[in-house]
Amino acid sequence: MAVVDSPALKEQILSVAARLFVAGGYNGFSMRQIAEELGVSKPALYYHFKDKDDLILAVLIAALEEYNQLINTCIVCDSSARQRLTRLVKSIFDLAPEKRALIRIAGQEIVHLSPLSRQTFNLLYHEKFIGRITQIFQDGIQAGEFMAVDPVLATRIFLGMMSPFFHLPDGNARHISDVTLSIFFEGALRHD
Amino acid sequence: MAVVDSPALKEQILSVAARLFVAGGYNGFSMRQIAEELGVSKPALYYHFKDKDDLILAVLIAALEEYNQLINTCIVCDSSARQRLTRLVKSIFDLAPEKRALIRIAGQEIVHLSPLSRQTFNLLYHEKFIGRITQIFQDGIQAGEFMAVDPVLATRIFLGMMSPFFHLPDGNARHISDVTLSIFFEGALRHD
DNA sequence: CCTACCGATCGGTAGG
DNA sequence: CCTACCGATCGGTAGG
Repeated sequence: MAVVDSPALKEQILSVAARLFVAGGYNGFSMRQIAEELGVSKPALYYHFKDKDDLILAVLIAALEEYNQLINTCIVCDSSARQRLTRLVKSIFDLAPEKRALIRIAGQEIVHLSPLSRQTFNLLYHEKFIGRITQIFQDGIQAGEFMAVDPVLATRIFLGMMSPFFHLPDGNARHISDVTLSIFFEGALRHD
Repeated sequence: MAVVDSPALKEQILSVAARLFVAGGYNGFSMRQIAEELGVSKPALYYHFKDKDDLILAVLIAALEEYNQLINTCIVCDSSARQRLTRLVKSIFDLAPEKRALIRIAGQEIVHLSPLSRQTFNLLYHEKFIGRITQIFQDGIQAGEFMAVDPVLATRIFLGMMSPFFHLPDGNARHISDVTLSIFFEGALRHD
């Protein structure tokens, strides 16, 4: 007589939560909204996730795992730092807009998470994402490819440049990423 | 016997609202919090501002006016686009951290404003801020200073690079802004 | 996984 | 008719 467990529901909750979180931030949506969109009761959400904090942390961890895979691919496929970063940007632009926006919004919304969740996120954010990119810069500097700037700073600047485009519907993403990468690598000044 | 009007209160409300808005976003603070911090009643806030939406719009407009003044100074003091942008970045880093953060957070939080307030903000955001910077790029491109990229795109990339640093306590802001500007103008690649 | 609820707090407004 | 508020409470919704 056990109710049939739907393994799909947990994934559906994560998907709807990700979309609503991106659209409105942590305090900009309610657990009721998710339940209503999925046609389930609110306590059904609490069966799969301890609380709102836990649900959003799961959304963020899933996104970080995906970005981590993207970076793995870049490191395997390319050898130079420039090629790796170029591939990374293009593969990020190929993600669903909601996935792109997540990484941009996360940093701003973690203040609404519990201290423990914040700590967990920060750890994984470094391990799965920025730390990996910093390593690419480190390698590129050692290979004489980049100027000798602090790789941590270079990473922040690099991600900052990309961040405005992490929430676009974006028809001409290809052109935008080309220009952005060109300015980052070669500068905006006209060459003499 | 008329109660002495405190013209300071309205400014105090704006100041506290700006800080709480920066810290937690539109839905991350309450009108009660503002009232309690200032030791006044909540209706006292509603005497000065129609509602929460109106209060935050006023916070954003004040910030845009300040940025507009900053840009005026840059255009008056310098002639080349590179010098103007350099001065702008340095003057932004000289602002109180809360003022810096406002411009970064605004774009993310306007979804929580009423359609009318959003429209008002977007208009002023373009007129007082990004439109002015775009004009600087336009002039720089026409003067042959910058490569011939879309000045609107250049503005977004430029502001994006700066955005990660718009919320730092920031001891070595000087060094950070130098490196960031250097990469933007001359690129991250090692010159041969 | 549901119905049925709770303590609290939200933005906003009543009369005085 | 104005200002600068107060104590109390409105209808709704938050997480649980």
